[in-house]
Amino acid sequence: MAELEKKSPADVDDPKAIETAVNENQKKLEALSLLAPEDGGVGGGGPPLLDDYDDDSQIQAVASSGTVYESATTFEDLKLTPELLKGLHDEMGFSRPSKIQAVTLPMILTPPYQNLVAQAHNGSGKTTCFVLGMLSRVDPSRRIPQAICICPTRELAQQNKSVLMRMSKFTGITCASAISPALKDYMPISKMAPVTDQVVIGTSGTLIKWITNKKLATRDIKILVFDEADHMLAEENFMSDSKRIMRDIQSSAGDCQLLLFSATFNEKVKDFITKVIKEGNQIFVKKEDLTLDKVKQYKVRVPDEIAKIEVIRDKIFEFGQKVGQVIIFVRTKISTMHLHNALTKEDYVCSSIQGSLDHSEREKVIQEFKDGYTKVLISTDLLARGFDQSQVNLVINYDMPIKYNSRDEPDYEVYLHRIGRAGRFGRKGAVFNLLCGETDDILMTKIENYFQHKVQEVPSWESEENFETVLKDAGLLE
DNA sequence: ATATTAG
Repeated sequence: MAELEKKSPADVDDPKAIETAVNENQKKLEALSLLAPEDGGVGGGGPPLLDDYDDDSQIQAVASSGTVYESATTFEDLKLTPELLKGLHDEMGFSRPSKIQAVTLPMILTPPYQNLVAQAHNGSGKTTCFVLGMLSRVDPSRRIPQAICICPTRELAQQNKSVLMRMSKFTGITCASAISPALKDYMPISKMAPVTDQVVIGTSGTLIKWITNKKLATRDIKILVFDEADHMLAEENFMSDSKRIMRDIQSSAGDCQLLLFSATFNEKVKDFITKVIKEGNQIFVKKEDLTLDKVKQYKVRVPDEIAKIEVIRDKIFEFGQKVGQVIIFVRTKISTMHLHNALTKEDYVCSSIQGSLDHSEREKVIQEFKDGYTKVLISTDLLARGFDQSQVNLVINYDMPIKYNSRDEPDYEVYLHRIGRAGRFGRKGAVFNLLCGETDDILMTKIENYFQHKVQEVPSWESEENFETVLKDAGLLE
């Protein structure tokens, strides 16, 4: 017991763990205690829980308003409706809040409803935070949109909607997904009925289309959520869409609560966002503490591009499928197809997805993968963020992620999001970075330095034994 | 490069 008590306070007291991203103009700042809920060391028993995952210890929060929030030990502490509690326990199977949920839910749900910018590790339960936020703030008896969530991809919007629908099972709240329909379902906007669902989750383009065509009334919006917020507010096209939606809501509904969630907020984005979102609470994680301990990263040096395909074929298909599902990330749409063709030509079964695939085809590929029919999925960065499939234990970086207009500058955020597709909710996972040539070595080294995390090398790309050994080390093989 | 619209 004494050991348990010592551990967490040390993390919070460590001055190096305390971030300095606090605006000077914020008057009263109160660092919050982020200690894990005291579970008395009972150990609980029962199925593995969301909050068995304990890597959030380095989270640091700042309350800007002088409000003191008490971290929630149980979902019951949050004064959620009985219907929502039933959804959490019976439908979702959650028993206690994870750390990010324990910290942010009081901030989201306590009046006066403050804005929140929150960063937390991949797979730590951010979706539940903002879904509960939306569900708690809408009035189920009023059939008009009251909450909007903006996502970067159709897939993420649909995934978030399905989480929300499960959680809201006993509440009577309904949800619309604002994504462009598959071609076969196309209908002119003029024929569309106005939205009466309380919650709308979608991609920016379609949300704007619905708003400008008066199909989505914004005058009663109380809460606006940005999933993958750093991406939605930093990347140029997304940013203008996001600002536009914020303006529309502001002009018709006035101030509404803003929730910004992501696993990554680089310094530039953090600066920008804390300027735009002046008031509210903030939670950030140091980049050095952001990689998941349970997801082991490896680098594999290969002599040429052909060798990458051989590694996929002989090692990944050999071992990868044994350990669960696999996602292979490539840089371009065209190489998605090339790799897919190269593998299918030799009778290996896999599927692939990228943005120019027909919408209904995309849905089919995702459904088959989520149902477990396909084990290996090749993807562009379409799936880099947010995609949640607990069976994915292995991620392959066939191409390293690089910044736009650059050859040797890695995209650190994309890297972190990609590897976060493995190791959902504290599960074990492994990542293989396939490196070919000097540039890839430079990229890998920069990534190691940025996250202050040494990536172990697989000695020989040709050795089955080597792959077997590291997968055992990662805890994926017996 | 990748993603989101446009009909």
